[in-house]
Amino acid sequence: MSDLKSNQLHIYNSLSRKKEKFEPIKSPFVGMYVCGPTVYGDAHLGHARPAIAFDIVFRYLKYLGYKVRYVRNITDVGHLENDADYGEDKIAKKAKLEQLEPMEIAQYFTDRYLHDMQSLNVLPPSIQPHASGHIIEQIEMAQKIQEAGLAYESNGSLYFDVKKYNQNHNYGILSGRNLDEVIANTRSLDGQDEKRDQVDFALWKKASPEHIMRWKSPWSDGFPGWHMECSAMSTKYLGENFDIHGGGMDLKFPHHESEIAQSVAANGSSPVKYWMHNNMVTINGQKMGKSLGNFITLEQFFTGDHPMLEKKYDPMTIRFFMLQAHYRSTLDFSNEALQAAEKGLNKLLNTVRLLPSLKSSETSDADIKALIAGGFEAIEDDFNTPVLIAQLFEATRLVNLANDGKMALTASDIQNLTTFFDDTLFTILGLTDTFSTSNPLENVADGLIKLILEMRLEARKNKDWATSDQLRDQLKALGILVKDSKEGSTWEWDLN
RNA sequence: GGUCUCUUGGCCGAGCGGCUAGGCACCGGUCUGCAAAACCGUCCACUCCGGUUCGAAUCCGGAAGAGACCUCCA
Repeated sequence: MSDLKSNQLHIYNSLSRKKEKFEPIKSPFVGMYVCGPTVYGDAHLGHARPAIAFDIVFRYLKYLGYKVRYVRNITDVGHLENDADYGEDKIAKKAKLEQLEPMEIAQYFTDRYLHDMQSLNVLPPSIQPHASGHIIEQIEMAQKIQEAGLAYESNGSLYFDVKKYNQNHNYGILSGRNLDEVIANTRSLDGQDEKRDQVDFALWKKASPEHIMRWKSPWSDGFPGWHMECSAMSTKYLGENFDIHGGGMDLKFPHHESEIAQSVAANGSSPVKYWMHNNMVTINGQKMGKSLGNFITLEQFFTGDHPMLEKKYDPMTIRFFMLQAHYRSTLDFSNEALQAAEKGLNKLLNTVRLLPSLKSSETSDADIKALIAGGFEAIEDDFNTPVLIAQLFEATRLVNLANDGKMALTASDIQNLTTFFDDTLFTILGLTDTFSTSNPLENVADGLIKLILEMRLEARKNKDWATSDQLRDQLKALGILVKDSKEGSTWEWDLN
């Protein structure tokens, strides 16, 4: 029946804190949920991390032949802000500031987010549900929790009774926390006296009079609590038990911990088989984050318009940069590292362009099959993309040696390498050769520049170095880098 | 303060008991009218102090430094 490729995929499960063999609950189907963005600002480098990390998971599972339903939410409601004006959610706050409808802002930033993701060649999820479109489901789930006796109403708000839940279950199973310690260390916040205990969290929150985002519910006119949307929407689209739930490490507690508690309370079972968490992007060793104000938006990377950026970076450079580190390690941003990634990716793409014209030999000096196997072993070992990439660089070295006549590769070696690059670099890692993307203007530019290069070649044949160098220098000034080799001259963009 | 994690060469970053990770930079070479580009090659490590072991970057203990979470956060 199924066309699954045989595989030994192992995933690090945050819940068990070890690598486990991946076995879907109902093969060949796989359900995956990933926490998406809160759309009240532009996406920054940190947002690209989970998007790309789980894009790899999505791509690889599909490559293996699984039928994957990938759900990534858009948070456009809720998320209390913890300052003087508590009770007002982030989107409402920004809306008032700029005199716009809350949904107008959410729509604006949603569009921009999706555009950035497309630039990064992140595949669109199967379903992209909005929290605001699932208020009913969230109310229903909160009601189930209330009926189960694990929530209480207080002044129009509904709270999850963590201590009571903890009597028969383990609140802390994911984050490794001990409830008593959490209680001892939870800061007391203003305006939370409606809660029986500091650790309790809102399932539904009554809206204050000035709060503009509000919906009717059995408890009050208000809005759902922070963690409800993911529980409600994952249950709706993936069922009470599904395979993978992903998100940033910073969401482990309390967000994901509370999601587990909500599902157990409402449905009676832990919702997720494999919990996956990506690590943070750091800048000068510190987490890049909205609240720290040390973030660089993706658009700024693409345009180079930020004081910390030495130049602009292609989205594929950003993507490759991310994939050169394992998703569970922190990744430190620097111009130097980004430029290293840019050159490295170009090197790999050059090899791909070289492969079709590579001459084959009768014998082989290299064990290509072992090289390829090494690459796949890496990706199956909890998506170790940096090691996979190292194998691609090794392949690149061999191809270049063969191209220089210093290494013999058989026709079958070359075919296997071509398939390897195709499957891994493009299909699984999702990189693209931006220089070969067909864009009408780009094609015209290419034609014009080649024309000029022909004129230059003519000048060089006549040893008219003055004209030759003048053409090269003037192209350079226009951001066009001329690259001479014995086969002839080629060019590439060298903007900035 | 509590819980947890990390510390690898000039920079980024794998590895997690023995086997060159890899990329970028540097340096050397090939190519070239020159230069650039491209390619090949070399060099540079495992925070510190103890311990376990035939053998430790990798395991154990201690020290120092850094970070994450505990509050919305990818």
